[in-house]
Amino acid sequence: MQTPPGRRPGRPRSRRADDAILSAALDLLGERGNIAEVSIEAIAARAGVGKATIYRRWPGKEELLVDAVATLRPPLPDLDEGSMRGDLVLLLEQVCAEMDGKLQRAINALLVSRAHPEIGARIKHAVLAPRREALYQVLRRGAETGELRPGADPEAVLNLLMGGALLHRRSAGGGSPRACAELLVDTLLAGIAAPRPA
Amino acid sequence: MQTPPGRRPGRPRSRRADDAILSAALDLLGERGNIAEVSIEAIAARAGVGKATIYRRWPGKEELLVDAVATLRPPLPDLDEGSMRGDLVLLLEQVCAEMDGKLQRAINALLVSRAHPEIGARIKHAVLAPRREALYQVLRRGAETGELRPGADPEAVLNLLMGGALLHRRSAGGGSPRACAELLVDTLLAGIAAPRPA
Amino acid sequence: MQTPPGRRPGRPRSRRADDAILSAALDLLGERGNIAEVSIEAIAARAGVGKATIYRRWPGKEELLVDAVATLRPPLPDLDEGSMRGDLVLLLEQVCAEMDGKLQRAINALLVSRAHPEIGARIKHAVLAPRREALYQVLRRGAETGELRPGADPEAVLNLLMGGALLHRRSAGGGSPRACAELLVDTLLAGIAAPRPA
Amino acid sequence: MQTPPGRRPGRPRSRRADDAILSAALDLLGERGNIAEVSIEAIAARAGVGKATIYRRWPGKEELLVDAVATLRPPLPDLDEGSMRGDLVLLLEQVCAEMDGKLQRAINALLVSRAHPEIGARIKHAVLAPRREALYQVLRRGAETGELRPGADPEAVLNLLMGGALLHRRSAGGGSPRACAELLVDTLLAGIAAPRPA
DNA sequence: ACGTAAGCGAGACGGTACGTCGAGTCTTGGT
DNA sequence: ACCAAGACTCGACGTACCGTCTCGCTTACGT
Repeated sequence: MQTPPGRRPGRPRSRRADDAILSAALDLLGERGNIAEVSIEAIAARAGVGKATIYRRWPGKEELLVDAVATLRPPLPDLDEGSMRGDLVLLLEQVCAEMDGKLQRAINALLVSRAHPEIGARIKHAVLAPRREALYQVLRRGAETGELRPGADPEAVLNLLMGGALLHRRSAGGGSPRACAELLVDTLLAGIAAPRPA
Repeated sequence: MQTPPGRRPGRPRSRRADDAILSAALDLLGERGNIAEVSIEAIAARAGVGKATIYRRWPGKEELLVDAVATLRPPLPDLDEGSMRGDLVLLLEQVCAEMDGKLQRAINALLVSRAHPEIGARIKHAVLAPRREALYQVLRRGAETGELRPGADPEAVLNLLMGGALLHRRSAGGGSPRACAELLVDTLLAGIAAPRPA
Repeated sequence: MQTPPGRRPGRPRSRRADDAILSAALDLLGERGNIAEVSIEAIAARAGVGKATIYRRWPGKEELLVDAVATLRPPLPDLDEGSMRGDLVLLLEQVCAEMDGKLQRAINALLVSRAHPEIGARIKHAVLAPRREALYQVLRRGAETGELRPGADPEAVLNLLMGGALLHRRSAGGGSPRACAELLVDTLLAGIAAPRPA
Repeated sequence: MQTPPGRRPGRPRSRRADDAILSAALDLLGERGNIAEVSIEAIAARAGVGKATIYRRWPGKEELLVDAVATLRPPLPDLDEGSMRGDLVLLLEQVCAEMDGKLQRAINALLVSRAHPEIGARIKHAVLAPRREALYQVLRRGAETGELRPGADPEAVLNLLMGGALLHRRSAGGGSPRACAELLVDTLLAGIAAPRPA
């Protein structure tokens, strides 16, 4: 959103309009599930707002939707299960669960659908980043407690897990989020190299 | 594409039109990089073809683009490097490399941006499937040679690797595709659990 | 209207659309009476036509309205009353009568309201010209029969009469069109110079 | 303009704003030449004034423009040439000359383009009336001096002359204003009826 | 001198219409 | 039955103004 810096002359922008627009956008994104089928006109109508009021704040549809999605920030689960594995499973389970549902599909679409690459970055920052950060914490704690193998690159681990969740949830189809998460975490924990015959 | 079943009366459809349409579609997808900015009208114009000729073959823009993308099928690298690790790195390196470039970004967009879920499935089948299959072969061979730990679920391994590549390439930014692939493969091979103090 | 010259490839323009648009435009012009309150959108809606179909034919609202008005061409009264004065009165009476009524006010507005001067010219040609021509005929016949003073410039006479009708009808307000026409014609016939004391 | 009646509490309205608004309005009317292309926003911007300051004074665009035009009141030529014909020609010449120029065309547009008939009346009163009054004076003096034929209706004469000028200047195109005025005046003076063969 | 009430520039507000673009369909004459 | 061309209806786009409504700030009067 284009936030005017500091106090400016003229009537200030309406907070109520902000809220109405963002929540109308989310409503419609959830209903239609497809970014292309959510029109600015529909958002304006549902928010009870003129189109100009939207264009005064955002340059286009995508930017608006990104901001709308960013307001979601679903709460992360409470961690501290005692073990690194437990926490990893818990987080990944939520990521898997979030893959279902229309709104989430729309968000995924926003993640990659961009001409202007900065948009993907913004939503990544707003939505993905908190999850990555939580995973990162867990890994760091695992390193402290000795549960994480020294030498494992946390960044790589993180991406393997989240990317794995992203794809596995789609390709392997059914199954509970829990089972999916456990399979991925355990596979990664154990590694896939055959143990050297000692 | 809607292929007319069997022989039919009247003038047969022009193969030249097929080709012109598909390659015009790919051109534009590469130029614009964004599915929303590629219009059927532009495709028809560039292909020197009437719009009806397109709609006679495909029901809509997305289906056409999916088919166009499916014609790409970039060749997979020759494998058989002698070791499972070598082959995995080789394949993943190519996946990483393909993440760059406008066309590929557009393809990625197509992968998730869908209202109608079947489209995602089709393109997945056409583009992703060959890579998955190749990875799958490598894993199977690894199982035979004993390089792959027994008990590792190939499906999970596959998704961890490809998903990891997808995300790591974006989040970790720079670096050669080769280095990226090696890091991911080695991390997964070794696992992340600290070795039990035997 | 932008008439495509000769036969052209592609689907020809719909005559039904032409008619629907023009008559919808006239309807609305009559109802609203003010060019500014007739919107292209309303015309398109009433004609059951897309906006693009209008813009394909006319560059803007004014041009469309001009063409619409031009289709009116209300029939001129039958003349040949036997005398030049009678015919002049008859014609001027109709001009006076036409000054009343919403549609006519709208037409008058079009006559002068132009940024692009060609528009005024077009409507003048389409609507005013026939009346001028009829008056001109009467004057010419008057010259032949000797009823018109030799040396009177027909062009000047014509403008005096029609302009007089235009203004008198407005300024002098009430009165029947007939009376108005007779007053003007008789005043002009007799002249306003005092007769020279022979 | 809506003048607040009598003294009122609070800050009095700014005279400078009045002036700035009216002159900005005239500027733009002259530049654009078309009432529809002069926007209140543009007037406010050019006058360095808030829109509310305009709407506090006038109910709408048309009323403002009418008032703006009314401030013009171009000076009438000095008369008393000695003869009625001379004075008529002098006045009509000015009317003809005023027909040229963008501003004048815009004013003419205002004269007839009205939904609300009172607007036309107001501008008529402000701009046309002085000219009509001057003509009227000349005719009255002509009646006294015997130059004007007794029985000629001054109202009709007036409208014939001014309306004639209005139309003739447009239809007959070129020529000096002087020549145009003389032709019309002389035609009307002499009448158009053939002299009765005494 | 000071409060109060209206005016001020600025600009956001809900709307309406603009003129353009593209979607997917239909209609020509010609292959 | 196909083809290129292009018109068709429809709906969204992003812009421009409309007339109204806050904002924080003068500016003049009446106390």
